[in-house]
Amino acid sequence: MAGPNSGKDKLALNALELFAERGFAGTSIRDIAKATGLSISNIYHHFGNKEGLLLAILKTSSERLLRELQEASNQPGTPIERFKKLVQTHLQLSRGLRKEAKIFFLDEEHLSPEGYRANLTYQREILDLYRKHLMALQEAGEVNFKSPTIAAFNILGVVNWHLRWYRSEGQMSFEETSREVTEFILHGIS
Amino acid sequence: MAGPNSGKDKLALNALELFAERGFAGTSIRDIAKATGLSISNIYHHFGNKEGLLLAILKTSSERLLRELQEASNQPGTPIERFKKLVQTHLQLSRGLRKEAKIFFLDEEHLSPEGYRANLTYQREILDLYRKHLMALQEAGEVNFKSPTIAAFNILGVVNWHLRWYRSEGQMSFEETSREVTEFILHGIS
DNA sequence: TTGACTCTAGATCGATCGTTCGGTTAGCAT
DNA sequence: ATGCTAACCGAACGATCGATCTAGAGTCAA
Repeated sequence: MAGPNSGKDKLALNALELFAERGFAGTSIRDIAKATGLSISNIYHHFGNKEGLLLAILKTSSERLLRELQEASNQPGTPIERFKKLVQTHLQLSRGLRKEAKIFFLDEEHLSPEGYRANLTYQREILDLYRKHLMALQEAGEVNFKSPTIAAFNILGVVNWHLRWYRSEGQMSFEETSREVTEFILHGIS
Repeated sequence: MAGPNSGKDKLALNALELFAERGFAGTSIRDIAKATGLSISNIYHHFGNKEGLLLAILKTSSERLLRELQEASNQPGTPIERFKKLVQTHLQLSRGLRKEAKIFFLDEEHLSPEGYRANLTYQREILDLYRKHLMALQEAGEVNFKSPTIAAFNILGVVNWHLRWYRSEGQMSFEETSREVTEFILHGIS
């Protein structure tokens, strides 16, 4: 676990926490500075402005998510095994990266056009990863859907919704929930 | 189509538009008043405060959504037909009520505890409607899942995600998209 | 020792925020 | 006529917003 060793890292970490908790517009740079124990000047020194801070977090988080999903789903196996691994890894990661995943979908409307486009690109990359696997499944003839794009959206809906409703404090264990969600998806495309 | 005939209705209508567009924290009282052509004071006169305005919109929209879903899914037919009707109506309504549906999931964190609870209750009622139909399907033995609750969450994920990505300006027709989404769900639970 | 650069702090800017206040209409019952 | 009430307005409140400016402290190369 590489903890934050610079003021910049600490700012990004606390900002992530607060953005996920209160939203972008609902979090002030003073909140972030106070939570970090630094002055607001640091945010402007390190990130330019408030949106730069969000975009930096967005970039780090989404690149990490994409990388881990790619690694997990590129291991050897049949197309269906690889796809299953992709979904399960996505569910697993979403559990650990609740905060990060949350800001992907939060606050899109408060961004500048460039920031919005960047955010869209990250989400598009995840979508494309799913589409790639779905088309491999389609070629293998093991599935039954017309549009890989729609199927990918449907799957992302299920996976991303999972992190909205699943609470680890609740009665349902993560493993059982994850299995049921995965089966829903696998049945959905076949 | 009953248009707004009072200042109160006009305020709620414009507020809905802006909240859906910019988020709750991103929309100011002055924005709403200016868009309506009325003064700020009216908002406090009619709704108490900013949150009261949001809660009023939330109440109206979610009660209408629930009512229409109940009516659509309570028509005669086999359990599977009724369920299919529920999903399709939900997709159809989400298309027309994009703005309304959006504020359900936006901004939960900016609400007071009471407001948050009210919002949760509305979403829970939709979930329960799905659970009811899913349990009926389970009794009929036509489906294959363990937890109706998880299945209901999965379905809501697919449906609600649909209104995030579907754009009527795009190439895919709504009917074709809707059919594919519905089939994904039907396969998912069987 | 000097100069350049990075990181940090504090004060402060104008703008905007949600909210409150006092006052003005218009309609309607008594 | 008179009083009550809902519906409206404009001005103003204190607080907070994102952002800027000046400046001090630390490091390292020349």
